Amino acid sequence: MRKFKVPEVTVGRLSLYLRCLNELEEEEVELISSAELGRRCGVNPAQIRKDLAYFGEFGTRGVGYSVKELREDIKVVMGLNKTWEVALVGVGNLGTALLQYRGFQRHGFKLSVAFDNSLEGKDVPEHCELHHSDEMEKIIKDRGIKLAIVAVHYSQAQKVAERLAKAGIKGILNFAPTKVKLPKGVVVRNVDLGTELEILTFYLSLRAR
Amino acid sequence: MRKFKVPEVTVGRLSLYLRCLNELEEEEVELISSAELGRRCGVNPAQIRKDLAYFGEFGTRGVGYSVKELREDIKVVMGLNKTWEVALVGVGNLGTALLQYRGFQRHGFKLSVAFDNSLEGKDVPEHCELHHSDEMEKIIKDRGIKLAIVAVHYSQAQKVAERLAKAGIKGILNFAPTKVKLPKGVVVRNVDLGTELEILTFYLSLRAR
DNA sequence: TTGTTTTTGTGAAAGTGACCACATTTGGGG
DNA sequence: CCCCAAATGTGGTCACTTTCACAAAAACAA
Repeated sequence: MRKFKVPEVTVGRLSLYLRCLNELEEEEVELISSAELGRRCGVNPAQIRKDLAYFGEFGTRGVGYSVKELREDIKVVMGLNKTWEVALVGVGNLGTALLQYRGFQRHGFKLSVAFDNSLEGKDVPEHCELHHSDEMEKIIKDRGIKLAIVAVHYSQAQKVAERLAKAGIKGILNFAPTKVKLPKGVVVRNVDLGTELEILTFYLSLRAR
Repeated sequence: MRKFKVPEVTVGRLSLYLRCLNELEEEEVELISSAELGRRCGVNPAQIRKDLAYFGEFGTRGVGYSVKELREDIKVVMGLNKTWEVALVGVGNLGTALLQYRGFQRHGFKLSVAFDNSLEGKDVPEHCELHHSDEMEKIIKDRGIKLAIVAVHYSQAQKVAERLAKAGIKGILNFAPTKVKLPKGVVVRNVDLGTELEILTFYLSLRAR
């Protein structure tokens, strides 16, 4: 394995470029320069070229990038040339919403199974199975699921994450307001909606001084 | 107004410290050192002291920080010593979930009004009013609401954001998968759930090489 | 009072990411 | 075939963050 060291911000931007390229393909644009792409998604053109340079040379000097090809290339780089099965743990308010959320499908993710401690009164969409948390390890192992979304109460998040890791999950998206920590080998991303709002109020009250 | 220039990452960490301090207060811990706080929330102690130094001197050398006082101080710095009213635009799947989500209240936010183009079949909690988008500008202005969450389709997000800005909104949390851009004077944070998952798959497939 | 321990606050160093500027390559037109 | 315009890929630099390391301050004990 070649030892890549790609900044996380770069990876995030790749996702941004990809979305932009999808739109361009819908508009039947065939070629795009870093300048134009940068204008579209609000990123410095040099930045775009540097980001892409981590993974190879995708453009043609004097011409630009083929929308179709660059789109495919980024998909491969990001591992999006396949469908990923995702397990959801915690079917509360937020969990239920995430199950309904169409955005994931659009990106090629399949939220195919959900777990909770109580199955009473849970409403899950058709395409998704609901199971008791006790079966979590078994089902995840059997199906070889590698991605999980954690939407449980923060007091349980760390424990749930550890169980998931033991069951073979390699990537966790954590919505519980606790920074979940796991041994490397599992990638964790923490999304904290409270913090997001707090960052806003910080800048608002800063301005009010 | 003093010209503060505080890195965004610092602001995010303040929110993290605050959560940790809340827990400490529940545990009735009265004093905490940057070393211990750092251990708890996974941040380098020097980093914590630097972050706090942007806003003043809150500790006592040789002793540490008073949990109670530091908690209050950070709250003031972040503008969290009051309740913020928040408007939600877009009562679809995600929007509905956010309305139900208790996390915001816990942080001192009040999602008191929601807007959508159609009011049919929308289910909002008791504490929240539902109005047609046509009334958005008027209601936001009348009540002096400064914060908004955008959870509309990405094709409408930019336009909605501009309307909000014109109505007096100063901070926007955007969940639509488009980078919303506004003239400065309005702070925008983009939360993209699709991108979050894609960052995970990137590292997973990187590792699989 | 003085010495010792503890822990903060901060200047300096190291590390990381963003951007500029240009050499290089490509495509096209005369 | 040669020259020009266009746009990439990249070395170098600037700016910003993180971390280190230590002096300054506080508390306490002798």
